[in-house]
Amino acid sequence: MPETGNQKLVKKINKSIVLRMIRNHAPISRAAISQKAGLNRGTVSSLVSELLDDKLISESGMGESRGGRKPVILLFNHRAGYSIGIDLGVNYMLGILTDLKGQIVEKQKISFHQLSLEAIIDKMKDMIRNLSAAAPDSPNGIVGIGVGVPGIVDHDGNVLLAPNLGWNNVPLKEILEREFSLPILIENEANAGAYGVKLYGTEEIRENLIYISAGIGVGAGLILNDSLYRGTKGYSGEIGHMVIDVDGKQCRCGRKGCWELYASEQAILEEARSLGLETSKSQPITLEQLVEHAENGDSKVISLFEHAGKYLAEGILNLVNTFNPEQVIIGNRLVMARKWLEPVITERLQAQTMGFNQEDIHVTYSQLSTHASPMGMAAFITQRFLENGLEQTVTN
Amino acid sequence: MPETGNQKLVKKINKSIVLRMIRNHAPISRAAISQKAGLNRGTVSSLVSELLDDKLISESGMGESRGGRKPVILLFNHRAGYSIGIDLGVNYMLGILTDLKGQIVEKQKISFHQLSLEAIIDKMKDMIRNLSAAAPDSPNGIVGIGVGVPGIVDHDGNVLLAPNLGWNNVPLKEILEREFSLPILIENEANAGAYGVKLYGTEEIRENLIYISAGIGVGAGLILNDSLYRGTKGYSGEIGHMVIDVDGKQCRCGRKGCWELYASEQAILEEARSLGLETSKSQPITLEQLVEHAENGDSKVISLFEHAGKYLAEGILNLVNTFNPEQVIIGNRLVMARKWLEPVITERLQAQTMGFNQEDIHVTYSQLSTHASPMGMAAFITQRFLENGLEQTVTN
DNA sequence: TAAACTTTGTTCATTAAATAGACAAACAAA
DNA sequence: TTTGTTTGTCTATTTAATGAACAAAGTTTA
Repeated sequence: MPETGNQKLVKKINKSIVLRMIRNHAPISRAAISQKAGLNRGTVSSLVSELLDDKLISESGMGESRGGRKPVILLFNHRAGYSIGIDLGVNYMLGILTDLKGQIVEKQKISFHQLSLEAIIDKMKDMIRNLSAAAPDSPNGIVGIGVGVPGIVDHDGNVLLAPNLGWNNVPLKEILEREFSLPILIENEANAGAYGVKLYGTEEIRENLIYISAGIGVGAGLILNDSLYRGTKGYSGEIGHMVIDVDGKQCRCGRKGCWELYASEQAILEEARSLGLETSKSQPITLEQLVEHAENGDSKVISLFEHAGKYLAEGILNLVNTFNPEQVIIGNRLVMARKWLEPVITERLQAQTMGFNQEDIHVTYSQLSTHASPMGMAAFITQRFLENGLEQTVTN
Repeated sequence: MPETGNQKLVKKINKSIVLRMIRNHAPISRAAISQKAGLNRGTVSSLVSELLDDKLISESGMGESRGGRKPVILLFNHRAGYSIGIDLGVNYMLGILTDLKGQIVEKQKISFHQLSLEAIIDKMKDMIRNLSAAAPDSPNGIVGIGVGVPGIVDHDGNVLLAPNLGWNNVPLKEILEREFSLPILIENEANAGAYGVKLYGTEEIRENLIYISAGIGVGAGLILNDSLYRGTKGYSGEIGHMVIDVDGKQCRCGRKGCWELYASEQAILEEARSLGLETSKSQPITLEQLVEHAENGDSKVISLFEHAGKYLAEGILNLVNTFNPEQVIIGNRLVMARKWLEPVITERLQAQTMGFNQEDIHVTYSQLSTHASPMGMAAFITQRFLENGLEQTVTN
């Protein structure tokens, strides 16, 4: 059954417009909102007064006048509640607490190796409790928890598959809901990252963007027509298994020449291993160490990065031809090696000389670096809270 | 400025719901609409009476009763207007006239070779005039014209690039608007096809589908979240230039190993040529002739098709991993060779054994075959007419 | 300094459209 | 014939936006 039109819907739409106006353009007066949004002054007045009751906004003295009564300044009350975003990696967990504006208030990170499902869940619960405790007093408290996961998540918050974690059908949302009686949101980590850079990236906001999460594997988050595209069952963005070399290396997915066999952290580390690059204690080498070697001018390592960059570029070009996005953002751990990846990528992008697309494509590297994913999750939660809040206000 | 909520919007939404209900579920009564849509009986009554005034629907006697007053049957008046859809190919032009239900009333096709821009436009105008003349009398007459073009179309109906036609920056919409004072819509041919199969394909409707237009080149139309994705500048779906073999053949786009070098009509014809397959008059061979040869058991030709099928499948798998759609539909001219393509494609799709996706993917071959594109264009026009019509009704 | 004009924000009567409920008409089953 | 059901219309009510009036609080001009 489709949502029918009625007065409630009208009010929800308008209240949402007013709130968005204040969020994006504060400090702003009632009169200015009325003008910008095309809403009647009376309508704005009454909606603003409701938002004040909800504690979502606040008044803040008088503004400047240009020949008339001074306007009352309205501000978004970004401390009306706090949101928790967690990025679960393969061997780390990063959690942040943000206010409603997305500003980070508290941050925690832990590392681990090969932990069991139960152990990871326990650590996650601990982290959530710690972050909750760090939240200042506020009218709404913690408004929800969002978790980004390196795997396939369905629409009900079940982690169907996270190969690098060894997870299979984990009802993560349910588990957390049982522990914390708060709204919970589980998303694929690349989707979370895409949302994060869309909202908080320094670049101007664009309608269509691709966030490439180049970490252990390669994933992509797609913002299309201004909203996150999740695919039918959440499988979208399994782009690491796009074939770019039909007769290439065998992948465990059954095909040959998958992208992530050439352009991921794992691919680089394996190459490094086959070159005999190890730490003194014959432990597997890490990306951090490789970056250090490259900094010291190790040409073997540098060409390793350049090789990966070339393949990264090929995949990006494929995506650009498919989506014609305004922006491509490369994020996650490989950004560490940006210095050596970027020249190769830029060069390959020029290779497609057919004229279309390339001139308007902005390829950037995430400023948020490893924070894109948790910030995106926190933003999801915030967004949902603000939207739902608008419906519930009781009119007197 | 965002669209604000007000009574007009509410009415537009509800009227659109009622009309859609009648379009999709006719014959249907007012009472049934009220129930299904969750709208009040009075609301439905009044909106239905407006739609009757608009001539968009009609009453048609009494239905069966199950122990009460007999319901009045409502029907969609699919002859309230007619829509023109044109598919401009590289060496043919196909035009159809449909009623508002999408049923084909008149059809015209012409072939040509290497015509100038002006000559093509003239032929198009002729075709439009002929189709218009063939439309029966109706309250609204011709409600608009839609043209599908094998190239890149921007949001203003300019054909930016159509390499196979030799077109460059042709303001097609403007040209047609000047000639016919009717709503005009120009779209990429694959986008049009995607819309066509979404609406009129025999399969049940799905939210996310990919329409692969395998013709001279390879294009794709993407229906995501139930609506057509056009990309930032209309460049989307230039998927023929997705690289599937990084060290493969050189493409004129500047990259190597592009998909359409292996899986298009052009690719097949070129292979055929290099095998020495020509017609008696040493003219270039056509796809139709190749299909005939294959029918006669020519193993060389059959393996040609199978080779193309293999590469078609690789590209499709890439798209499936990227989009996780519910359905993939293969359309346009290569469907002629379905008999030899299908087994190879089906087999390759099994190859990805990682478990995700494959079980729920429905790969089908367009029933509309070469009609998908013009039918999609006509449907676009119809859709737009029906949506806009709802706003304009004057209330008494 | 007073008068004139501007801008802001609130209030109130009006209007549009959905809704609940009443009601008559039309029908089937008991 | 009676009873109960379904349909479609009509009316009073409710919700929320709108236009206009207005007071308050400014700035600019004479």
